[in-house]
Amino acid sequence: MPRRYWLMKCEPAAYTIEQLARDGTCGWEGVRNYQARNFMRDDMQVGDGVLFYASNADPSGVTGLAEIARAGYPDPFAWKKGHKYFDAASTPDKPIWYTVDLKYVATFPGIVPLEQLKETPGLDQMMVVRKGSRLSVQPVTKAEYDIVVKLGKRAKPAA
DNA sequence: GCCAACGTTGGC
DNA sequence: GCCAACGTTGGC
Repeated sequence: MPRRYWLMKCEPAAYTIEQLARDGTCGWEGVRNYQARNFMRDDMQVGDGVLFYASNADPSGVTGLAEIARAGYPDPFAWKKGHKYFDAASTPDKPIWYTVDLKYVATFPGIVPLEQLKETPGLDQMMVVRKGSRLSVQPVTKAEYDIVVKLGKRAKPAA
């Protein structure tokens, strides 16, 4: 099974690549979208590469790299009454929502802004550059992943 | 904070 | 099963 590649969005207010660097690993709980759920539950494998994307940021863009440390498993937060991720329809017997664990890989020296992704040849098919693309877990091709990694290594630190 | 785009819900 | 209303996402 060849390694796959993903882009995962998170608002900096919730979690950042710097926090992941400190924590080493993290759970990606709280995804409540069926398409994203399906990717996590059905397709993600340990070792898959992840572009860590900061959404609703200034600017938004890819801030670093991670990899899948644990493949899809039921999101335990869906069972925590009172928690904001609680969903009464999801039970341990019949879980609805799934999550994965990420492992820290690298922090780019600077962000790769969405604007740069949009103007980079070879990335025009990426979901994230499409208008109105709200999906928080997206597949990317190896070619796209490699290009973004190259951009990331050359990214300039914020002034 | 605005608002366009999108997903989900619920009445019928 | 349609579709209007509503809620959320996320760039700007």
